[in-house]
Amino acid sequence: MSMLKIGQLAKSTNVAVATLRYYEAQKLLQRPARAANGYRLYPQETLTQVRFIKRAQALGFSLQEIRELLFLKVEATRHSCHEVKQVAEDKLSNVRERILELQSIESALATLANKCCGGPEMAAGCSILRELDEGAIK
Amino acid sequence: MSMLKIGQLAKSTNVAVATLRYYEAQKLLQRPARAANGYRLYPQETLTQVRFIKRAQALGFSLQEIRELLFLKVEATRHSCHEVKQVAEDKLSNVRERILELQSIESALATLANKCCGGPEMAAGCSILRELDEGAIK
DNA sequence: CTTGACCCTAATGTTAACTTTAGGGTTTAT
DNA sequence: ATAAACCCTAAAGTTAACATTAGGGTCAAG
Repeated sequence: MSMLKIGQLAKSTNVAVATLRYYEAQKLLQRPARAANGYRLYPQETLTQVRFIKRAQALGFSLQEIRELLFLKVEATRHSCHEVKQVAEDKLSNVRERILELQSIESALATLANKCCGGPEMAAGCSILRELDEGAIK
Repeated sequence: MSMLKIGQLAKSTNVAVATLRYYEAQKLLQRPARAANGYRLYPQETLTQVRFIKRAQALGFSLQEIRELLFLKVEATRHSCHEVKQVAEDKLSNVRERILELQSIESALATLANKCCGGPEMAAGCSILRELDEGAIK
């Protein structure tokens, strides 16, 4: 129950088996232990890692960037606290910018959906670009 | 001064000329007017459109999704307010989810950068994965 | 003891989003 | 009037992030 075969990992993370092997080749997942027959054996921990990758990806991080986030762990043992803190803070301000951008899109969409009466008539006045233009975004 | 040639549009949006033509082929930009010599002539408005595309893309929206957002404008003239409102609200809840995810990554990173003393010693205790594992993200 | 569901590697194929190339006109500055 | 800097189309090439295929072992159930 402790170790997972690749198919189990795939099923519980909803990621294809081939994708997991691909992540391994791309160094996003460490090479797992192998059973006597050559099968990959993953610890439970890997579940979290894979889910993290998928979520980060849905947020627009490339595998490259995700690798950098994950390397904060590995590198932590080899680099100074100062360096790690620097990387973390870079990513942090990056994330904060994204949040602000998303929030301005959010408010534009909200205004739009709000203005929109929702009735059966033609909706000539509804435009997300107009909402974004009119001050919602700088 | 009113109409832009493709090179000017490219320069002021920091997008390659070929990319602008690609967006046109992909229906992300309407086909612009042409000068007598066949050159594309863009109205100022296009600046906003291109910048919107680029920002949305940086947030992890695919060109497909961006097209849908932009079509809220075009479609508005052809569809009922009800339909437009529906699309807007779908996108809205999508955007709100993304914001929540980003915020949990934000707080994980902030905690990490905070705990990290920032000093010159080895940072074995700093692990973004640990933070992410420990409930910062569901 | 075989059939179906797994697992393996290595290689090739696919899709999105571009970029580059080829081949050719146009405009602008000298 | 010619070189440098633009513009055009059509087509082929590139990269990231997978998915699929080929060819082959492994294991649990009946």
